[in-house]
Amino acid sequence: MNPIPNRKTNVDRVFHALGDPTRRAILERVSSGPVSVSSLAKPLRITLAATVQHVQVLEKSGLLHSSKVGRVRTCRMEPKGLSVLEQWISERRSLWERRFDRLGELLAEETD
Amino acid sequence: MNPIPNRKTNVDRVFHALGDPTRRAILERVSSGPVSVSSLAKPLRITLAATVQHVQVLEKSGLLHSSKVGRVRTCRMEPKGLSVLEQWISERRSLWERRFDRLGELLAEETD
DNA sequence: CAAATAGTTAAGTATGTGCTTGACAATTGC
DNA sequence: GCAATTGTCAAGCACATACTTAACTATTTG
Repeated sequence: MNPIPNRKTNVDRVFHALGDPTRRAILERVSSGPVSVSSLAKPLRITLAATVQHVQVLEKSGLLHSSKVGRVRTCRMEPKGLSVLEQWISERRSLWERRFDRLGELLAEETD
Repeated sequence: MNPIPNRKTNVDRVFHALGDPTRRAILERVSSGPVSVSSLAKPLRITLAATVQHVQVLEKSGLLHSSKVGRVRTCRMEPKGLSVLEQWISERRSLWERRFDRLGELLAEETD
């Protein structure tokens, strides 16, 4: 009874990245313009090293892009990751809504 | 330099729940009709106990609802969790799209 | 050049996650 | 009643995650 082997998909990475409130805070910052890593770190109550780690997670998920000029790494939004998310939802929404509409009906069927 | 205290929000729970492929598979199953826990467990290569744990995570996130009749626990979709997700996205999409549209422009500004 | 700034890397720690096993409880079918 | 089915609960294990500190490498700036 071993689990399915755990090769991570884009969807996994995006959901995981967004599951952390600190990373969502970073995205909020980045969404209103390019920011350096140390500038990101300041309002968060964590070290620069920890901030770098969050940036790496966001970058691997495709939600953020960064590039280094001189000693400064500048982070920008990368909407590719968000579109992965939106696609995942849109692929399911119609089906889910249909079930939702029929939910009362189904409950009635099941509970007799 | 301590992190922000980790009281979990609904958004945290929803993203975390969806970050696991097994749980997404469970949701797919449930989205096409009510299913018992043991019936959910069968195609997944994990024990019944592990399946129960995933169901609990999904339930706490608001993505799934379950109720027990006799010895059988039946799981149904609960669109509340998905709406949390859609709301989170819609609150950000317009801003993010605006930034995306201006991205080329911004890059030009920043790199001179 | 020296000192401050910005980031990187590695190692270590505490806690969380995903899973298992095994013992148990409740329901249903023969 | 007895056995099979369905689920629950509590430990425990391996590994992942979110941090820290400390040592190090650029790069600016005075």
